[in-house]
Amino acid sequence: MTSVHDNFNYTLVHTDSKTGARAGVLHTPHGDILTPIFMPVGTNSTVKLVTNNNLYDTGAQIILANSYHLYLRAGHKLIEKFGGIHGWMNWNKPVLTDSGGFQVFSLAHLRKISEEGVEFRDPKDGKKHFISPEISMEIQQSIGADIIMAFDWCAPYGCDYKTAKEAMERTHRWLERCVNAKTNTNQALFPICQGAFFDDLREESAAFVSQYDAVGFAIGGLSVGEDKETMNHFVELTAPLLPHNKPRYLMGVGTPEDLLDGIKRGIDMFDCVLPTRNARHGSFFTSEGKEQIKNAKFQEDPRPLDEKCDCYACKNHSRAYIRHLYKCGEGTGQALMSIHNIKFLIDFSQKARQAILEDRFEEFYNENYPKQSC
RNA sequence: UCCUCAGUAGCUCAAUGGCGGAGCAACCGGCUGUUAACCGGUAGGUUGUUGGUUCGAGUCCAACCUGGGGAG
Repeated sequence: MTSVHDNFNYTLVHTDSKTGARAGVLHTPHGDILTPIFMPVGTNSTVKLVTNNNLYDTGAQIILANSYHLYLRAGHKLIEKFGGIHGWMNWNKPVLTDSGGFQVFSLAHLRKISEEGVEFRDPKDGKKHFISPEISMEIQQSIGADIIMAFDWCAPYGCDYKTAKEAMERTHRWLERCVNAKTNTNQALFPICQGAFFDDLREESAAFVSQYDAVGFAIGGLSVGEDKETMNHFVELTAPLLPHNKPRYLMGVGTPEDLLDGIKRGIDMFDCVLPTRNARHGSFFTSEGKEQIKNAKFQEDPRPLDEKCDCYACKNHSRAYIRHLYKCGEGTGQALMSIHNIKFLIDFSQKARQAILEDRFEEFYNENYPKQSC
């Protein structure tokens, strides 16, 4: 049987009997993704400070890039000439590009929104650029990621009902335009559920996007400043309303704690800048919770970042040495910690997957949550 | 030996004779579809020493101590 998604397929392998946790496999043109999965972020077609060989070693199964930033530099047409994102950065596993929708939120002071699309100013030179759903699709198709995202309007945290409804409804109209503009069948377009922090809008949005015959679905607009309890509420409300036989992607999340909470509620895919950004800023994940490498207590610590980790940094270097690199401003320290934090989160997602397959996710959650939430 | 310049937080330096500050370093925290190797907080002082002038001295005066430069 053929469909518009010849090159994609999702198999839901097992659902945990006590929670909503799911283990699955997402097949893409560049390989399989074992879900739940954490996806490292490489906005400018590189995961900051991490070379591809190191990235492969972390077990990364799919990485993100950002179509808005790549449109500004180096330009999607140039990337297309190099064989798309895979040829451009010489990465042979799956890639997902964000549409630029998040920049509607993160660059709020530099853009103007209309029904037609969004006018952005380049943060670096102030030059104006117009992105519409159609243009976002054109950019993302040139870049050529396996998974591309709908161009959405991510409303700010704390916005009123009227704004939230307007952003959601426009996001829905823009989704229709993205679907109509998309021509490449070798890419999967994920719709994005919005609705801010209003139950009825979230329900309406989940129902709306679920009408589409998509490979997978995303939940956007969360983790934008709300507390954990609020985020969990909206994940719990929304995830079950999305097609159960399709992967669910919680955008921009998160911490080890967030992964546990998301997986428990039926999320299959996560991405976050946190492991790499925090690594550059000196904090690292351990199986006992997060730590700050610059703290004086690590000055003479001979142990690896995490004694249960087998990443390149942990196999080769001590906390004392890596701390020294930070104190000296040596970027190698940041590179080592980026590798560690990425591998930690990917391993964490895959350990959760194993627990789901063995139908013991609840135990996995209860064992790890206290350590990762303080 | 003489002349000269300087001495303020760990470091580099601010502060009309009128509440001694900043940057860096130290210590700690934050970061969630990357405008971020960033942002924030805390601590840190007998202003070289001893006298003097003054209502009031980091600041003016004297001596001494330490260091830089110069002369012999």
